[in-house]
Amino acid sequence: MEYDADAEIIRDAPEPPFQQLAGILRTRIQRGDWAPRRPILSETRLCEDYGLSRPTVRRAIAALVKEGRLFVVPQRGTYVADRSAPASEDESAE
Amino acid sequence: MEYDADAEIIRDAPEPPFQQLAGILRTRIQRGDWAPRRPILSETRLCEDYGLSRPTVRRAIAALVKEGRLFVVPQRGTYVADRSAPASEDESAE
Amino acid sequence: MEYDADAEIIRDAPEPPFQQLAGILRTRIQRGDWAPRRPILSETRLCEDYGLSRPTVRRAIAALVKEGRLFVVPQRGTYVADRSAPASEDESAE
Amino acid sequence: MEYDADAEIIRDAPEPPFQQLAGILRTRIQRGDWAPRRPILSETRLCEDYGLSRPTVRRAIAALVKEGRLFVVPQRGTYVADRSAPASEDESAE
DNA sequence: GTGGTCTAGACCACG
DNA sequence: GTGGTCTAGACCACT
Repeated sequence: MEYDADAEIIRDAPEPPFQQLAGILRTRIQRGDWAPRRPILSETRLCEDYGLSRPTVRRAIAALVKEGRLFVVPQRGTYVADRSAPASEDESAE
Repeated sequence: MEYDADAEIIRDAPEPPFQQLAGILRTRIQRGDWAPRRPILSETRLCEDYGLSRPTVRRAIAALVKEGRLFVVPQRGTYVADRSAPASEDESAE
Repeated sequence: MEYDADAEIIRDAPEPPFQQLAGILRTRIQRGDWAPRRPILSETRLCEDYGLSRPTVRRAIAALVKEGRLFVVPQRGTYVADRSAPASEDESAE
Repeated sequence: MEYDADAEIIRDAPEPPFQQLAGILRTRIQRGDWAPRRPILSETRLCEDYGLSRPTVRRAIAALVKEGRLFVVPQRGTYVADRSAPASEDESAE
């Protein structure tokens, strides 16, 4: 499923919030909101912007890390991977 | 990770500035910018050239000293070690 | 040098603030302000109570950890060691 | 020989400048310009205030350290000793 | 001029 | 909320 880069989180949608956020971020990365090897928004900032809790935000990030689109540097930040659109994987399935 | 000898410091990068500087200096030493037992640039000069603060520059130097590529003579300067390319080690560890 | 458990930090003193704080905490631990295996004040709290910055507080804690009087549990807190008064050591050395 | 606390350095006096400065500082310490365990002026500042070179200033300080009136903390500063007027010693002779 | 030391503050991931 | 990390700048003695 695709997501609009400027979509908002819909609480009672069929997809859980963390999946919606992952979809939004995936689109924003592909759109080029952040260049490879550059930091995306901090977890705190994502919480504020999308009205989500920390665990939810972390779950979305974890999904994108698993897909190879992001990588986390401990105590420093979350960055866009060099090859931001790796081989297609189970993006919607989980 | 390798660094170009003429690279500039990128604030936003996943690697912190002190690590980038260490990488640049490591490359410049191997390239032969300074002969063994000859002083490299002063800490003050490195601050100016790379737009960094003293502590950041000192941290980079400390890493190269630990690797055996440089040695510091208190109140006199920082020098290239005789054997400037010792066995590879964990260059990212602090 | 000994420190009063209720002493304040003196900026101008020959001993740097981080050393003064280490001395104060050392005295408070020996006095029994906190029981073994119980947390001392958080770093943030110590900053407020003594008017110091985080790095200064952390440096004092690091000294006491090195002495075996405290131990740090990452992301959880700083605790008094079981045997809170180990053999005397070089308390001024860093 | 005693010196006025507000005296200036006289180049062609019988006493060399470093001795004159030592005398002035001795008087200022006894007068209480700086409390015990508090820093006096930095070497750089003394150079400026009295129009002397660094070696000259350092020689004056060394004399007062030898007398037990001052003590130097490496890389930190020069401080007034706790007992600022110890047993009389060879103050003018050298 | 050099390197040495210390304090400061902001940002982060993490539980 | 916690501790972890990093950069910044001022001041010092010293050669």
